[in-house]
Amino acid sequence: MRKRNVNPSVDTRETLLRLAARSFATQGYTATTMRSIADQAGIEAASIYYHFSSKEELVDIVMEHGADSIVRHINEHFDALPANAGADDRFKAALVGQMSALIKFGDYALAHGRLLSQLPDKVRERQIKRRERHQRLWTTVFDDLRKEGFLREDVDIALCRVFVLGFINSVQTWFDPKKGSLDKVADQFITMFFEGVQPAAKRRRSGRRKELAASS
Amino acid sequence: MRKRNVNPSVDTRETLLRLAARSFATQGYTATTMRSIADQAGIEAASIYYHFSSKEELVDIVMEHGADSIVRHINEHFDALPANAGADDRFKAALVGQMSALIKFGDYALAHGRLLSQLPDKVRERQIKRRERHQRLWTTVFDDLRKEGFLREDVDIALCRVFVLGFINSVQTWFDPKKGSLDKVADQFITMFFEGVQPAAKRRRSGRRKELAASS
DNA sequence: GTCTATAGATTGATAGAC
DNA sequence: GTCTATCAATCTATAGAC
Repeated sequence: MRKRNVNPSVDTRETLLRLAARSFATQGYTATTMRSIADQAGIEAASIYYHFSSKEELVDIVMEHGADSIVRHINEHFDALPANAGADDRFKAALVGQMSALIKFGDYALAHGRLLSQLPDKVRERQIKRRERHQRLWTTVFDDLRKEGFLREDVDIALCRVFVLGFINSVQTWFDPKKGSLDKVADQFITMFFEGVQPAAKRRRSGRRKELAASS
Repeated sequence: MRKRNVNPSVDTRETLLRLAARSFATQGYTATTMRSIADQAGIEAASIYYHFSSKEELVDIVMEHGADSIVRHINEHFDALPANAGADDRFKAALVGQMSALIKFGDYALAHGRLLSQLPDKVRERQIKRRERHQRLWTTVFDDLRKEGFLREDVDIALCRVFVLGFINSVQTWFDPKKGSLDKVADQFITMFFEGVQPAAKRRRSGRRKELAASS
């Protein structure tokens, strides 16, 4: 006979975190008040301080969850790969891993992506350190793609990176789980990314009206 | 002899708008206080109310500037095209137009991109209407690309769109005008987008280890 | 664990002098 | 056009009852 809810405060704590994450992500740090979080949880604002010592601690934990969930998801997808996986397989694993973290832990991940500049100094410094794991992870993925010959020599790897990550992070703003799977989106993206969107018939259009490229 | 500074309040007004845009973009709507804006402008908070009737009006004007600068920049780049320009030329014009607006009017454009969910209801509704012009503009660009045969049949146009716009909007977070020109970035992106990043030697790798694609 | 009550600071905004 | 002075509302956080 398993004990259930011996310590119900754990549930309240998680409810508070979830509500806080949503409000932080959509309203911002300052606009999110302890009162509004408490209201949604059905308790008084003062009661929050039994679970968290301050608003700063609350947002710090939310940010930590966001950062962790992304890195953890990516690593889980890495671990599921066979030993002979190529750089392209690890690329897709990282892609799907990060996208599914953004969808599953939407509010935490959104907070992680949007809130940095609004945070109190101490929390922001901690959060910047947490991001470094994530940065290194993607650096390795792209370096391996190049090493194993999946990237043309003339492709700028830094541009490539912002290109891919810009896309991934936009997923939160448009993806609807009811209308499709992340895996299909990832496959379509990978095809576009590696092969381009141009029909074979139009390839290498050469420099028609080159002077246009110089105007700006 | 041209009159100069007959009405110096115009300068103060623009200074306030510029400072407000920066603070709104980085700190968020609620975290930006009338006092902090006034401090940076070297006046008292109460003096702002001579130029703007409320904080809501202030943020509304900032958002309007952001939306307008983007649409205006894109249209200027369209107007510079010759009559025989193709859909690919208009694509690049829109690309460079929006990117240069994001860089030139950074704080206004950032506010426009980040602040929507934090705004008071009335301001948010107005801002959503303003965005429609921008949406229609890009819809036309992508429809024309397809009509004129620049997109493969199997390419999902909606995905294509978030792909491109996700990239463009990420420009603000990494582009450094000292290290390169937007036009070069646009050219590299366009090459990657149409032709893909894969070397010709690796094209059509077929379905090696297809079961990986089904895992999630 | 959650409550009531309240302290202490800060906010958007107004009134009226200059 | 900008100032000083101030108000009412709202914020985070604490103290202590239950």
